[in-house]
Amino acid sequence: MDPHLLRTYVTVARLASFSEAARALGYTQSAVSQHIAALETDLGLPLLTRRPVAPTPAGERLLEHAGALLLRLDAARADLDRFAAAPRATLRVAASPLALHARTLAALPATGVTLRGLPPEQVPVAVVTGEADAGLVDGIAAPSDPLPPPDVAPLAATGVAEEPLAVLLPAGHPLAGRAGLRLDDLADARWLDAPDAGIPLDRLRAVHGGPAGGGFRTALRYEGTDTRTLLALAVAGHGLTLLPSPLAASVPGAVAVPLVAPRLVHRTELLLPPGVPAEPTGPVAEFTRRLRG
Amino acid sequence: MDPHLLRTYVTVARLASFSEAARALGYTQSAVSQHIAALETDLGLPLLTRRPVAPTPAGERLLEHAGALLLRLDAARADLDRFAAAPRATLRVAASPLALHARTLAALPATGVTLRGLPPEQVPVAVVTGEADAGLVDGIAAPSDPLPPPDVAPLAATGVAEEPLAVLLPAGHPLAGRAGLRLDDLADARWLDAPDAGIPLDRLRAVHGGPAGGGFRTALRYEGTDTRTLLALAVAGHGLTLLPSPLAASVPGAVAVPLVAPRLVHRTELLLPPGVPAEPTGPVAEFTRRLRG
DNA sequence: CGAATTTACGCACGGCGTAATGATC
DNA sequence: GATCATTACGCCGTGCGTAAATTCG
Repeated sequence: MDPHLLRTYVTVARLASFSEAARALGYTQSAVSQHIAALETDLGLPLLTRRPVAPTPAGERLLEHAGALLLRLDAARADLDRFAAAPRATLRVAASPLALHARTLAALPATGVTLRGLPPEQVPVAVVTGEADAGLVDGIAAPSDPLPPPDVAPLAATGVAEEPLAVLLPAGHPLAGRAGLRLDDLADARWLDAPDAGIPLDRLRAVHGGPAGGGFRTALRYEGTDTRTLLALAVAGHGLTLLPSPLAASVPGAVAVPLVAPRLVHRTELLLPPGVPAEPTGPVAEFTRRLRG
Repeated sequence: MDPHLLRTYVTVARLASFSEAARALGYTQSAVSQHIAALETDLGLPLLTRRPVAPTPAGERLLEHAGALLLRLDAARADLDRFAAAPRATLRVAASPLALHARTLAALPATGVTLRGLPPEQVPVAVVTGEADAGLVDGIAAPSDPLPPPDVAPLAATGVAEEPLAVLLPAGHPLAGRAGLRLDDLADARWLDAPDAGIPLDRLRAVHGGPAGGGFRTALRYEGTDTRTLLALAVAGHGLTLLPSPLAASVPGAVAVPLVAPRLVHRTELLLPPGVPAEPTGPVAEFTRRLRG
């Protein structure tokens, strides 16, 4: 279970080919073959079928473990590297689309910022691997409740903003006249699922906690990270979506109806690598101070 | 960052000696020295001071990462091993002291059981590393809320019992006459902290959520796992402790006063390795069926 | 001076590449 | 028959142990 072998294994599984993986990793086919053989011998199980190359059930399991392991390994290295590294002059922020709004944008220093837009689930990864100095993620939760922490390596999360939620309806929608909506009333409706741009339906089902996570069927799934597209899809009637009220209210051609029950908010959190709690100066410190202050 | 090196590193740190670690691992002192040197060179940081041997700040950090990494590595191996292993005839259960009560004991098969008593925090580890086939942990939570999942590798948790909570007071205690107590009223009292036998005070502070986790000062800390000792300490007036009501009510020489606010229960959960969801037969299946059914 | 870590050095094994073999569509 | 994975085999480098040197209490 050498990490090198695991890395080779996940690459082979991802590319579904020994030769491709060899090229990607800078090995020969032979070496890759030996890696896989070593793993299979060690574990006493076949991990991949050949022709076509695909993970066996046991291989699927190993994939989950290997992914988490390699990520944690990178995280550890990044964390230790921070100890030695000189404080950097530039601030690299990873942020999910809806985590960027007036409050957070205002806190960005005027200069020397690299802002990388990522799907929400990738933001913690970027912070933990040291690709970003800070992260901004959004999600839904009960008021003043934290978002569910990602199960990647430890991260310090601080809430920096909470806004009410609203359902975005195309003008003329039967429910568009309502003063407020309850989530229960919408469980049977058709929804947009935009896990990378908006709020994943899974999260909705989780907080709804209804009958074994049922309901909230997907009308259309959008896999990009462009919020404007998401809004346009909602306006065009491709499905419902939940948004922070201020944003929802600003969409022309649509009506934003407040969500009144259950009591949920759109929450934005600042993610920082743990430890080194208060480096006194530098762009990271300035950014966090302006967000928290 | 080879796992072998990490394993050597944590051993050296734990034993505070290169030579001891070498003996423990079956290496020579020389090899251990080379391992540590390799790690320090790789990371570009000193990890240990010599004479005395103790982790530097960076080394402390690496210890946290390394522990989690090595645990996940063992977990992955154990998980994959389960795929190949024949279903076992004997059931090995790891349980925290307060997780063992009428309900859970009744579910144990009449024969072929190995029951290992462990501190609550060790139970998930035992399950995840395959040292136990199932785990029983206890803790406090809001009614029908799950316990906070341990951040070790994935585990399937099912609630199997919830009981009301009571404060155990020595007979003659000023509050012993009360019909019910509120946690707020007790935040300034002196408590027993028995994280391995009872409910850790940290958890109490966490669910209380009061002013930055203050209050609940420790009068006496008991580090064993013997519940009888914990009860005796409470009876002898060494501090307050929170217990499941049925247990608290059965203690001679003490009074059990129900906890009325906040609404909390003592919850017991069954922990199982994930995946292989429903193996149809065998002692594990029987045990889980009797617990859930 | 003694205990314990570091460095020097040699050898053995592991792991990669080249090249030949084998399997599968 | 072509493509792709496996096996055979030789070489290089890593990593261990033995043993000498060094450091620190």
